[in-house]
Amino acid sequence: MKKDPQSTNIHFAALAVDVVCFRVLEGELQVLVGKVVSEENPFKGKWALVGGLVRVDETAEQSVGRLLKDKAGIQGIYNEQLYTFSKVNRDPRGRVVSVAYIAITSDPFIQHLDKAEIETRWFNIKQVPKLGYDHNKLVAVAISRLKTKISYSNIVRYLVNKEFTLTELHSVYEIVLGESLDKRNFRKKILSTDNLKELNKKAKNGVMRPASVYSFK
Amino acid sequence: MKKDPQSTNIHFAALAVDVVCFRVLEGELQVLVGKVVSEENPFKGKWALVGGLVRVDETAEQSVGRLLKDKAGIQGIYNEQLYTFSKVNRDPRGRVVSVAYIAITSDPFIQHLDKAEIETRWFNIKQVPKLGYDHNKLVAVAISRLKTKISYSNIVRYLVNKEFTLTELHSVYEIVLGESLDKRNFRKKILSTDNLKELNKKAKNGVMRPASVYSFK
DNA sequence: GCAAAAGTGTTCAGCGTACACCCATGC
DNA sequence: GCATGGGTGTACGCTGAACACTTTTGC
Repeated sequence: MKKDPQSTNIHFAALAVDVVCFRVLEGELQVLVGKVVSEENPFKGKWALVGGLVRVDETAEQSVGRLLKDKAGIQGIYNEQLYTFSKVNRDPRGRVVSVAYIAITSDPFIQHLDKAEIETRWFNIKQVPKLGYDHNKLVAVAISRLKTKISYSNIVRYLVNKEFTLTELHSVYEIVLGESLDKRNFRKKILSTDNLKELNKKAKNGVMRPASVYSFK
Repeated sequence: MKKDPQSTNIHFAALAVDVVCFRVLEGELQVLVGKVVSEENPFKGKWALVGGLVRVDETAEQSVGRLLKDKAGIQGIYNEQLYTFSKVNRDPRGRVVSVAYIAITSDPFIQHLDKAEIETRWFNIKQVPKLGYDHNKLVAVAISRLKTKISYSNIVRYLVNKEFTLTELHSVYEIVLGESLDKRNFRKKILSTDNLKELNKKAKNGVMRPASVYSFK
């Protein structure tokens, strides 16, 4: 895992990334955490965000991709920069500044690789345990950003599968925002944005009227 | 100026801050740049944003304060984090990731200290020369953020003096946004926010009706 | 026919936008 | 009295919010 930053840079701060990875599943907004395994890490055995030091030959974005893949076995998902946290004692092993990223996956199963370096787990955001470092703070900032951003951007596209019904999309908004939205107003608004394409399909879910299936353009 | 990051950390990225400092003066939105003086710097003699490496004992915010004070002789002004730039070759001397900050000053004169380490200059944002590193990009992102943020936040308070007339405030909005705003609608909206306090003063500016003076609450 | 979710319109209030004239002052 | 910027109100269209019933299907 993380090398001791102190040993590599005694005068200036070292740089890490930490990833707040979200998904919506089973009616919950969930966040990904991994078990800290490094022997010399005071948080060993505890949960923390997936993260690590940024290498000299990669951008922070590339670092996020590498760490999600190698540590958690998750590949090719959306991410964006959240905020850079630079409190002096946020890492007890030395001076590490962390660039936090939000990542989103809508279909973790097909993207999961066979091997992952660490044990990972998804927590309902309402039941996130105490995490190592300042990671509970990072999660809180990420949730706040996600809530804000779902309202004015098209970021919801990364939270749903490629094809979905309006009811599913409606539900994702409600889960992320934590409040219920009027069905008619929701449908009117989301259709007026012109981001959706209605497919020539119907979703049949047992004993009920089949719903139209949409995708993002 | 900046120490060679390569010499202090060979495996991982080093961390700097760069400050995009704005002011509005004489009908222009201006940005602060400083002359690069370090002998070993390939941009020596060129203009670049005020910045430097983050020390092991300071946060990025504190680093911004220190660099503005020591290098540019500017003290105690508003700043907020903008974005972290991590392209691999953005600094020709080694691997440096930069946390960019926006800073704003409304009254640089009283805040200017006597001594500054480097020669600084304010440029109209429409006439910024080619800067060192990726700093033109940073300036562009900062301007974009400032334009967005003036519309929904109260950040304009840092761009005006403590006391101002509505016409002055109106003018700052127009200068930052680069477009004219209807006078009556502007006044109606800004007064409806309830952020302003009307002072018992009138601003007399020669041959014209004196204007009411306001401050932010 | 009934259970269960899909789908659909109208009304109202608040907000942003467009637009033109009188006011207070110094000279 | 005139030049200069200070200061004010109304009408209209758009958007967000509240609100309830009919439709389609499988059993």
